[in-house]
Amino acid sequence: MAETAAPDQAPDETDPKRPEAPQDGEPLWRDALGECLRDLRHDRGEKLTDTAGRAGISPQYLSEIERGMKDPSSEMIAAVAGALELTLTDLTVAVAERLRSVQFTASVAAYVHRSAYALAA
Amino acid sequence: MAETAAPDQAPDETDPKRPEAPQDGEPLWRDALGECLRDLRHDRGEKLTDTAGRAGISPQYLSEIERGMKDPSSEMIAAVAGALELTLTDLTVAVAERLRSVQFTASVAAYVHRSAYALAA
DNA sequence: CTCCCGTTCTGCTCAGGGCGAAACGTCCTG
DNA sequence: CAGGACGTTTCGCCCTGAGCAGAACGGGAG
Repeated sequence: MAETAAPDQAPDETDPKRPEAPQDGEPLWRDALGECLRDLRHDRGEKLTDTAGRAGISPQYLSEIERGMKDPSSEMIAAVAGALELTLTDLTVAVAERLRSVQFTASVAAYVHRSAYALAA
Repeated sequence: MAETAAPDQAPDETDPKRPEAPQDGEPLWRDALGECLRDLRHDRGEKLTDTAGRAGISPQYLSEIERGMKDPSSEMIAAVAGALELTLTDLTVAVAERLRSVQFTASVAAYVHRSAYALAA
């Protein structure tokens, strides 16, 4: 994937070395996906190496996916989902729900932050 | 994206020339995403070239994304979502909902098909 | 200490992302 | 009818980054 034509509307979260913390606004797809996959794996009490093995990918690569450092192909997404005994639908729904709750949490945090600022002023 | 390590669990929908029709089971992420993006764009009554222009990508590429022929990078996904005045959350939710309804439709179709088979027998 | 796990680093190959040019299909107008 | 405009798809290409293997590192537990 070439980043030659970096779109202007893209958030400034293009540094793959940075943690996937949602900054002002939205994370990138790979961040959201990766976090969700890691949570789902943890929910199953599974080791990264086991899941990677079942998905047919390298542990290093699964680690990178989970940390939002790579944009996996659709086939890879399907493989990892399959290794977690999920369908793409399950996975997408889980990502969507996480994004929703993160959004809500961010809204609350922003509100609290504004209140604190008002009190300080 | 190398497909050197083609995972065994991947569906056989690796031929990018094929339409994104969900076959037995789940579509790939890029198919689901593309369909959803095209629907969202149509819902807004927008032309492909306008959306592509606002997203800062070529019209040809947006066409390919919509037809599930490419796995766009996270930044591209964000750019197209932005051009449609959506957040990643909005988009992921929309994809998830579409996947759910397709799954439901597929289940109904399978049930009807089984009933028809029982009647024929 | 060893063992296990997860992560990072390094270096590598080559597939495909993303593009520009060209082609195609559809619709409208003279 | 031909020609033009518009939207979309196809084709060919460059070069970036996906995905890998091997090695090393850091942390925790026994």
